[in-house]
Amino acid sequence: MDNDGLLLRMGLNDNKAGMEGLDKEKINKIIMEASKGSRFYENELKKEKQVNQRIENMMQQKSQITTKQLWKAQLQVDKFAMELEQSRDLHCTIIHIDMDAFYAAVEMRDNPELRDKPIAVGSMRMLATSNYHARRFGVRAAMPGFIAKRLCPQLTIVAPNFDKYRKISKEVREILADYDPNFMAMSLDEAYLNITKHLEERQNWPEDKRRHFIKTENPSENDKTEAVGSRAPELNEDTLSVSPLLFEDSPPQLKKPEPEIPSQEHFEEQRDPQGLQNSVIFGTSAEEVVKEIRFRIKQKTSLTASAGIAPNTVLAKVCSDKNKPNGQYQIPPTRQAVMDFIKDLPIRKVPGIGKVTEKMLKALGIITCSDLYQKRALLSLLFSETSWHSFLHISLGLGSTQMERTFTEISKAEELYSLCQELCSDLAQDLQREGLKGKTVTIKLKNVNFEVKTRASTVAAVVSTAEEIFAIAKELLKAEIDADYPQPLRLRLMGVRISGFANEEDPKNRQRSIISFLKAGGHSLDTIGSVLEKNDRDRVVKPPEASHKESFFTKKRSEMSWNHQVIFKCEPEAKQDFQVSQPPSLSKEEMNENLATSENVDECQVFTCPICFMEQGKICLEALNRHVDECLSRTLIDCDPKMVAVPQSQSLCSEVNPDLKPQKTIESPLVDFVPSVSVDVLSKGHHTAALSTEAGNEKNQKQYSSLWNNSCLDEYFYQNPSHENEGSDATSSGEPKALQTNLSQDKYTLVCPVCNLEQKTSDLMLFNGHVDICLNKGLIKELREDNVNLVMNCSTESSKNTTESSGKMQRPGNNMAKMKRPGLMTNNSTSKKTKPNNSKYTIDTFFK
DNA sequence: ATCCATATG
DNA sequence: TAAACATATGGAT
Repeated sequence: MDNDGLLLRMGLNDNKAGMEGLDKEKINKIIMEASKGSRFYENELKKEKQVNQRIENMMQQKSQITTKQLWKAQLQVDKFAMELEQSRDLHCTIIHIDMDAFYAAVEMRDNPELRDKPIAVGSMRMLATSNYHARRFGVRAAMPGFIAKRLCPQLTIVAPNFDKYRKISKEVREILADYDPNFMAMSLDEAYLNITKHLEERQNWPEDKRRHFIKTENPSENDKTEAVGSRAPELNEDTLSVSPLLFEDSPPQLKKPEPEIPSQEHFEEQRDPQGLQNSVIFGTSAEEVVKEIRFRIKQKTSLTASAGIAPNTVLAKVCSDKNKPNGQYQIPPTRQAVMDFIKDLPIRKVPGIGKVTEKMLKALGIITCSDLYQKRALLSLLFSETSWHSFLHISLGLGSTQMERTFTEISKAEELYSLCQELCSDLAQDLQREGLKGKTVTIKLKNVNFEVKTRASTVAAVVSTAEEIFAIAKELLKAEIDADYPQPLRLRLMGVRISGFANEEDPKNRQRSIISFLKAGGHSLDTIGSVLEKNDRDRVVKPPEASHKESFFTKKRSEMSWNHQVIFKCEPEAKQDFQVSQPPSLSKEEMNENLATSENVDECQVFTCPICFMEQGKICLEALNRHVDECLSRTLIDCDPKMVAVPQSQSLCSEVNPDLKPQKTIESPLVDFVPSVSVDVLSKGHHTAALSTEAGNEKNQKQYSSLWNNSCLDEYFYQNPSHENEGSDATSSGEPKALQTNLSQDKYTLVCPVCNLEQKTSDLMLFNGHVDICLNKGLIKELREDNVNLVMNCSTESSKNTTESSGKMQRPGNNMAKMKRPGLMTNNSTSKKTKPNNSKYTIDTFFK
């Protein structure tokens, strides 16, 4: 559902008042009058206070961050960002299809009387959606009907006909299946498709296979005739209407939808010479495919859809919103295009970033994805690992490309069990490979009606073998089969997951934010040693070819890649992406200059450390990275802002010895923060918690992205969180206040450890930025000269893969100080039973 | 294991 | 008159 906007938040919303409808102020006034004093409103206020408190805590936390911490964080984050860059995959073509005002459009279609009126589907208590006409009055989904009536007295409220919507949805899905049999239906009116494979095949299709006839039998449908008449099948009113006004979000992204569907230049329309049927031929590009899909939907249902085309699901979804209604938008599969798109994109547009997250980030001066990238170091200190990782994904325009396949219905008990067994044994292999054992086994079942159930069982002792897991899973499955008996259990997806790993108890493996590490401080070298050891073990490089031994996530990725690309193959685009230390906006120029075109070569090369300038012999990138990390952290330590630091970079890195332990002479309490250690802790620590294996098709991959925790939020120092609706004010836009204050007090003379030039600055971040640039240039230069493959395609390091592989990402969870909860908060109890949420880490794997 | 907060349609 | 509901997720306790 194109759900723009939800609850009426006070003071929000933009509106381009049309000739008809209401403007923003009027809408807000009416809503306010209708709302104030209501229990609902009071509760909204209370919730708002809680959020404000969270923000306060966060700002307080922020004020205690030192520049040194920030600097260190920057290094770590950038290292991780670099890994993400390298794993960027632009080979898939993902589309997101979204029916326009679905329920309302159906009602209008079937009742001509409604066509020119503002309507909404729902009840006086709650509206499910509204048509575009009604939206001009501020009437939208998730608004109670009685309020909508005050906004728009002429509004017609139609009761929903879900059966009808389901039927139409099925018709649409039949079309979609032609392009991706494994498409993922998100709801009745939304779906993701991976058309990579279709596109590939389509290139060789003769025109006839791309020809579609125009139905003219239904004269009452004027749209259809319009389509023929080479006039885009505009919606009678919708397309003409001003763009939807959104409560609560949407900095105007004025993009007037161009007449989409049949945009004549793009496909040849043919009139059968014999006067038989008119037909259109669609091209072979992704855009044409999507036009074709939308055309067919229109033909079949008389309804319009909007679509987004992008290299991953996140972007596709954002795109589908861009030219809605009845429009489409593509982000070409290049990094540049992605970054351009992301640049000014308000974070709120990104699925997974909701109202609260938006507000919290806004308090940090973050409005757009560029802001998000720019503040990445800060975010890594204020948010949980999962959270900032997902923020980083977002700000780099990364997202999942994976969807599960739909398999044909399975309903025979025997088959169900054998499938389950198969899943268990695969899962067991993964477990073994990861050296994990868990206590909770969860099965996930999605029936043919797309209903998902999960059932979990926790046992006393850890299990890891296929037999043990199956024994548990079988019982769970049996219970479900029995429950439906004598009806067969008709499934389209089954999953098995294991969680509750033994090592979760191990404090070292628990999630922590960096700041908690910083606070903890003083870790002994022993601790470091053990972490390193673990990491080293984890880092054992497994060649991608050895599919047998691949880590499960690697395997998953390979399986999911439909085209013939090898997932970790080095691609030119990926290479350019080496530099990630600059904000997307800045990185362009760099990018262009970085078109290292080195071919795939062996992973080991002779490197010169850009910090200490020591030649590192034949080592692989991983080792180089670690070495550089250490050099950097030494530099850092020596650059203690307390003193005027003049690091002799040459001498900092003592010996040749590339990647070994920190030297004993270094005794800073921050030693345990050498990036190579903490990055791994950070990246590994989090996601490992549930291995799961699913078969079937569709994984519920509803959203990816962020997640957050406030375990480390503290206080606040910002001015005034209460007004939520003004744009970023002076304070929020710049550097953190606290930081500015700190910085203004000191002046340092620092020597850039890379270029070796003296930098006089009062702003460590600026200096840091300088170093970043130097470092990246240096690295890139070195690498290019050495003709090295910049993509660490041999890396099977879990951090990267893990993050990518769990097709689902998390959404902002929360943590925050517990608040007194209102005495009545009703409905929480209902949805809890089935969830296996005890996992700290999650790695999901899917296979057939 | 249970509860809470966030997010989505 | 009147502000839903189901579901998924992370995280704290």
